[in-house]
Amino acid sequence: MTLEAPYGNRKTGEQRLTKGCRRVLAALEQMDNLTSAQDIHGMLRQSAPEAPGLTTVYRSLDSLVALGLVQSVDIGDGEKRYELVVPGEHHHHLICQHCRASIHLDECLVANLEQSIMSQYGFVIRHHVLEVFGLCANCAEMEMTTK
Amino acid sequence: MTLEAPYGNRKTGEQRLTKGCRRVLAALEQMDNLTSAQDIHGMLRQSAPEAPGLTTVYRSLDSLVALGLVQSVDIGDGEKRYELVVPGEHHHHLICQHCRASIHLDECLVANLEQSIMSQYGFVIRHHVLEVFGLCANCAEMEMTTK
DNA sequence: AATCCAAATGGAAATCGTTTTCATACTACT
DNA sequence: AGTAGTATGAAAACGATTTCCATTTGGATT
Repeated sequence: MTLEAPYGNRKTGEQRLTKGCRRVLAALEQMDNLTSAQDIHGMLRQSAPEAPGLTTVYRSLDSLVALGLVQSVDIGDGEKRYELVVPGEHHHHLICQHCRASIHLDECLVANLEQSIMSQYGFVIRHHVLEVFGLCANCAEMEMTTK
Repeated sequence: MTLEAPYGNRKTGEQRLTKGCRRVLAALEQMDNLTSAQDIHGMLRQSAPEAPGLTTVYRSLDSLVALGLVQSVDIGDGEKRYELVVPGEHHHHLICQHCRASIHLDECLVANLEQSIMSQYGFVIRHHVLEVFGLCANCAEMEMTTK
């Protein structure tokens, strides 16, 4: 008669998301762009003072990445960014250095090459990083006309 | 009759490498693998107590990267690595997560796609990051036989 | 409902690569 | 030699992330 256990059931091994994870996930659903842990924390705290602490945000992000619901993106400034992904998948970006917009690439360039890398080098790929930096169409045009 | 100015000549605009840059460059020539700033510093100091300080190593690396003689590589652990490159060129790696070896890829996968990315998204590429992580042939085999 | 255990949480302190600051040493040109 | 602009070094500052540790919470057991 009791509501089922929100963190999961130990007997069945059912494992649900912790409160922290759910809050972080909810925050990421609001964002349409790459977001840092500190941004997520700030955003959550702003809308609710009892929101998870920064430590919990970091821990939750780790869990969500491990679960394949979120991917972390390294844009080279020493601050990791996060975003939702289709569970278990990943994608890469074109990142505009002017307006910070990130465009998803719908195809992974490396996937095509896994086979040839494997056979050419005997290298077993576990994961890879690919990000492209430059100017998006808008900003590139602005740059042109401003000059 | 005097030797020409070792830092360069202001009139001609000739610009040579500073002592720090030369030392760092020499260190990089010794390495056959990706190296961190702190490693370079430690190595230089070990062989000569009057070697450049850490700050100078960082500054020299920045200069060398700007000059296109060195590239910095982000392997995702928060510590940048550096290596010599064919001046003005770049390359990517297969990085073994077990023995830390890095295998140079002789071809840049992104170069082929610049055109199509440009025309499909209007995105102007300035640079990109691509690193592949996994196990090199040796380590992959070891992993197999150990199990 | 009372209790116990494991997991989750929060805040403060610690880490650690890198950058800044600022005073000093060097170099090139006059 | 004199001066201005660089280069350099050590120490302090920075900032994202992790670690510590004490507390709370949730789930199972009685």
